[in-house]
Amino acid sequence: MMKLSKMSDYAVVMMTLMGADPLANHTATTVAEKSGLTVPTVRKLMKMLSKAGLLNSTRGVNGGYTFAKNPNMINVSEIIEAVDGPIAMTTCLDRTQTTCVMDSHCPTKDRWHVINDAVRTALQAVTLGQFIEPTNPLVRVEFDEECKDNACNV
Amino acid sequence: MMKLSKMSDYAVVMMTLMGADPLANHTATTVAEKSGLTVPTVRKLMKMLSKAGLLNSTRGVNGGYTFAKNPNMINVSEIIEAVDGPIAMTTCLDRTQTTCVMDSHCPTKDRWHVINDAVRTALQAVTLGQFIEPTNPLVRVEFDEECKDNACNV
DNA sequence: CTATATAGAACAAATATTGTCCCATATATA
DNA sequence: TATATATGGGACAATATTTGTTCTATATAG
Repeated sequence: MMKLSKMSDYAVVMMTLMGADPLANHTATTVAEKSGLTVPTVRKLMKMLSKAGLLNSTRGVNGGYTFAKNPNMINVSEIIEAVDGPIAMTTCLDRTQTTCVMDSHCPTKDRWHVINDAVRTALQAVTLGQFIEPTNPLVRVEFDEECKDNACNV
Repeated sequence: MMKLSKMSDYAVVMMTLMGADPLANHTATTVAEKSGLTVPTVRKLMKMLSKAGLLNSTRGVNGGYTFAKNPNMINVSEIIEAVDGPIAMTTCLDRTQTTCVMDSHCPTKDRWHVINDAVRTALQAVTLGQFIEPTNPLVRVEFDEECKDNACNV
């Protein structure tokens, strides 16, 4: 059904919940509680989001995750790609794959990238901030205000 | 990876190959030969495309499939939906599904339809004709010329 | 030194997709 | 009318993918 994976769906939900308090330090445990997802699953996703550079992580006691950038500067495409890898509508656009039944005499090969780009653009156009705002319209203001005098790499 | 299903990918390939001869009668067997896909798979897909109203079918000897409309009037979204069902990025947008872990307290529910629409729009913007044209620039002309005096419901 | 928290990798279970097969129905032709 | 050919519909096993969990390693505050 051309569906987003559950994992990236979860990731967007998690990020949205975290975004309600965009400056806080979030642990896998607290996010699991807020979201209703299990701790192991949240842990797995947090790692991915951190690895992708969307979250900063701190290990050890009092460790956890903070936003690496302003939620308004994070788009949905970034979250999805962090979890599911590059958006590739067809196997031939996925560089990690090599095999294709049709291979060279495939008549559609060249046209897919147009669609692929269109989908990616659509996903890039929506920011995490837009997901958060209905819940908390002050997110952006909060984040930017606080960060003026701090080390946030907005 | 937010990927198209193989089936709908195959369907686009098949339709593209058929589009090289847009007025001809195509059987599952001939399309299987041209595409390199197996006959049972092609049969299954042809049925779906026919049921969706993209192809007209004729049973019995000399039966087969013809385009139900001008390939330029068929968009990629139609082909995908014929095979995979409605484009629903998340489970909560899929009306055939009911269960969702988060259900009512899901913070992202309302925003997804924006993205969903954007993706659908992107897929609607590309026509089958655009897939065919690099192979055969005359498709549109051929189809329309022939249909002027015929029963084609263009 | 201990408790807490993330990093990374490997794995079993659950789910979804694929590909195939069967039988029913329609139709042109001998 | 009998036969060969073609699609229609549904069921199914095999396969692939995704999901969710668990384990061990590493980092750090107190």
